[in-house]
Amino acid sequence: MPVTIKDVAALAGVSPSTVSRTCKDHPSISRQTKEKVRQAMAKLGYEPNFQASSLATQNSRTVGIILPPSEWEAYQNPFYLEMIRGISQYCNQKQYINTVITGQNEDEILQAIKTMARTGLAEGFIVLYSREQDPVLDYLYEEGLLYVLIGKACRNVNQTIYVDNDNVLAGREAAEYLLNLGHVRIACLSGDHSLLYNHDRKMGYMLALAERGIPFDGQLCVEVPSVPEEQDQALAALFAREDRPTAVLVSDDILAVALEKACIGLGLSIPGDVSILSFNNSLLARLTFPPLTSVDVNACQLGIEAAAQMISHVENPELVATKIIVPHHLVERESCAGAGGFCGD
Amino acid sequence: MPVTIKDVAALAGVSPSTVSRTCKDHPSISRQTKEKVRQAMAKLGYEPNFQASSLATQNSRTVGIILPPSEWEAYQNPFYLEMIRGISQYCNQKQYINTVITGQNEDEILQAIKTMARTGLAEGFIVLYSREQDPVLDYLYEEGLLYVLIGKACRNVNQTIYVDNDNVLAGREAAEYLLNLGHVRIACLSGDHSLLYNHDRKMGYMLALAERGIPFDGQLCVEVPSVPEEQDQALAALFAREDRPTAVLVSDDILAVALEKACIGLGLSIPGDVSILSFNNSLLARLTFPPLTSVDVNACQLGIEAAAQMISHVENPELVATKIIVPHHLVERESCAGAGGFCGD
DNA sequence: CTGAAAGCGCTTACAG
DNA sequence: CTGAAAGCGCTTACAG
Repeated sequence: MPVTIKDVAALAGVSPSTVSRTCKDHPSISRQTKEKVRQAMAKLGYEPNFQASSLATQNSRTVGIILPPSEWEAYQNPFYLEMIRGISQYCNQKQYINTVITGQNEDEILQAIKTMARTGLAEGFIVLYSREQDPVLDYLYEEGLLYVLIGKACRNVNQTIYVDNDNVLAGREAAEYLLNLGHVRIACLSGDHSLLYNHDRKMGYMLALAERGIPFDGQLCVEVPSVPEEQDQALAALFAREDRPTAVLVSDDILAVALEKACIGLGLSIPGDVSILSFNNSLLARLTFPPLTSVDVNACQLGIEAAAQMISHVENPELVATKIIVPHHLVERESCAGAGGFCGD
Repeated sequence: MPVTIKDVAALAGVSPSTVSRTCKDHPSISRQTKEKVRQAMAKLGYEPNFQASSLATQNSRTVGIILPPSEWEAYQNPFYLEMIRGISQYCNQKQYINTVITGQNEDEILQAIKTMARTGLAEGFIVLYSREQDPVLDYLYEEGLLYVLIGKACRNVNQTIYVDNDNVLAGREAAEYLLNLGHVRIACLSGDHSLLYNHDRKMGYMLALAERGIPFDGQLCVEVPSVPEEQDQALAALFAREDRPTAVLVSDDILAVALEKACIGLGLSIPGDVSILSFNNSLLARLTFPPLTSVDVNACQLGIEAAAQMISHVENPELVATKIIVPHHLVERESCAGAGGFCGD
């Protein structure tokens, strides 16, 4: 069953070297012999052995995909699957393989990375999350391993390759959208700020308000821990004040669902009493009631670009660290209305 | 930087063969030399090269993970990530690597599988979904490739290794739970029935009703296509009849969220007017309002067992096709109430 | 333009 | 109990 380069060489009446060279379309091989060899390859269904060529070229053609520790709540975000899909798609096409690395916590992940790096298994790593002071990122950097980050780099910015959305801009545009609907008391609800995108989106929100001369009100900004149980109070508190917000910018669909839940609990209708604008545009955004207006960040594209950067750096080590910005776009649904509220009670 | 077996051999004053053998704790090597070699390995931080050992043993130690085509709606289910996590965890630990395979549609996936199989890249494939008449599954079977299926096999049952929940039992227990709450008109809402677990859960539901002597009412069973837009009518129709159901069994959390949405639209309160019991117990189940009582199917464990089966079959080809059943358990939250309804309007 | 040869870093019968 | 040697299937200077 396993047909090797020798079989092809024999059938075509050339040496293995020649077969190898026509596989990579080496210019020195004549058109005629290439043709002969290709026919032999086709007839035998030859495909070069991956391991052997890895060994010979000293390129394992595999990239590690690092998921956040599974103990993080955010872990279950469909977002990650989308990025994996993008990476996988690009890798499949370039004949690279990807291996996902997970662990309960950072130690387990570090352990896995270490052995992969030492066994020469992975050429580099794509990290699916970006956080301040992340031990995994620090390790990668210190060891001089190749990695690309999805999300903005925080340390060693100049030396790290990353692909990200312009989250400040996204946050700003989202806030402007609400502003344009006439909202003034706009709250900002976000997850863990050590995750950079949460932070950036809030910055954008602040910029947009500042630009309109709306004073910043810290009490309107709540950062919630990841455990849902504990969120309820924080969310309720947001609406407890007299001049409660009429709109909320939420950093993720999952959180937005939790917010919708809180609103229902408080008897607030959406978008009648409060408008909700969220990010990531996952399946959830379409399914909840009301369907969420959400900023799509093109997660799959983030994955594709990350894989593309990875592979081009593997193959051209002299390349310098680039930064890629993937566009976002707002998808309008039914969770936002004018400030007056026209579905109100 | 790359320390090889020769370096270790040199330092320990033995031959490479001996180093190789002590790596695998071969019994014929004396305790003393093993000790010597281990010290040398530790000092140099030696880790055998993955590609080289793959090539020599003719075992690539990599397993392909096949996701459903991304054009399926179900694709975004966090469920898949959980299974990937389980697989990845087990593989990492056994020093195997996993590569995820995706594609827009089945053709793209088939293409990727073909080249992986021919390049000797993957020893086998774990298929994350099980469907009637699936071309991917058929291909795998016909080519005699090693694969394990997560979900029940439909064709070639005796020859396929699979790991699954007992979905019939799960459906039955779930229905019994509602029955025990006093519900009689229980609807069953499920996704695409060509996905076997949807079918099985419904079978369980039918069994439970039959056992209580409740006549089966086909109109209470709705199978929805995956596109949310089209679901709304089907869901609304369920509640349009005079003797509307007081409880519904839903085959997945995502669908349950859509159902909650429909109920709100119809002015039905949960669980006051209708109880909802769903499956999969994803993050969603906790976040929506009200939080969903849901059957947890241990997705991560499904992944772990699948990987374990895969690896043991790679290493022992004579093994016969086993079937593994992973347990489920019901997680009670707030979406189910007694048939009378005590939160009603 | 093409081939013989050495090499990638392991493994494993075969000798001893 | 240990080592020399051949081999896994490719690649790529080096000759010609």
